[in-house]
Amino acid sequence: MVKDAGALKICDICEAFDPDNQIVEIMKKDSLEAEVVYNLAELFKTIGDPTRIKILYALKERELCVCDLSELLEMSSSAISHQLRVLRNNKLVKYRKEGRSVYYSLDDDHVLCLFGQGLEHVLEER
Amino acid sequence: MVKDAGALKICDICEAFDPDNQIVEIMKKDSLEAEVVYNLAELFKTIGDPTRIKILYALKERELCVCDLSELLEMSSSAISHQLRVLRNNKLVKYRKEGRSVYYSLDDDHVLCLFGQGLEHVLEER
DNA sequence: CAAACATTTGAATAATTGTTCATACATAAC
DNA sequence: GTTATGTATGAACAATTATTCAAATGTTTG
Repeated sequence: MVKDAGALKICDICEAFDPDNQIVEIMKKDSLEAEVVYNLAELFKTIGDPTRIKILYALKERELCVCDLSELLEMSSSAISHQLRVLRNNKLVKYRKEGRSVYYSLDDDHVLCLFGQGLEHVLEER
Repeated sequence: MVKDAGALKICDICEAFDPDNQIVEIMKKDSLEAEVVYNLAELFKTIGDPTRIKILYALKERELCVCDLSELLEMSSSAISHQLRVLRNNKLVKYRKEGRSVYYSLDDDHVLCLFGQGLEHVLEER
């Protein structure tokens, strides 16, 4: 039943960010390890929430403390803190304590790349 | 309270896929439109499920019908069909009817790019 | 026509999740 | 020390979601 077809084509991003072709090799495989699937799902699930998207987007240029985000998104600092924990657990943000404030910032630039790709897709559906 | 910091840096992918700088312009903005945030969240939420990741990954090279996927993932065709509907609604897969079978394939290559980026992030946390 | 097959759909259930509220903790100011 | 402030946490609730089951649709074959 299973049909065969053209070869895998991975977009430029992987080559740009993946000098030793690690990602490309994984993508070539017929199936993914269960753990990789699980971790990928966790990552995308984490980004797949409006509040967390707003938080990540707000952090794209400057670090912000919980109460900054609380004011910016007009939500309780408890709600923000809960969401920051999810982002922390998935290594999407890092934090720095200063006095009684805790400043959060993006852990790396992957998120912005993912946003860019996501926007590509979202804007295409019109 | 809000601190200022360095300028926005968008990764190569946007430039590669975004000749008219549409994405770059959006990313430069301080905040995203509510609708864009919502759509982005829906997209990532859709990809953020193990079953759907496996489906998308299985479709990366060849189109497959529901029962192919059912056998491959060892799940009921009903469960697969439900998940394919979610993927269809979010324009991640397209389908083609042939006889009594329905063949699904990836709608575009954005998903593979997102996977590549996601893998980057997932593999970095070790 | 009937029977077999592939897929879809709707209802039901269990599981997960986001927010709120109350409370706890840590740090700074008095 | 006490009080105020910023943040984190746990329990509770409502809302969403993935899968199962049963039934329905549509297509092919006899």
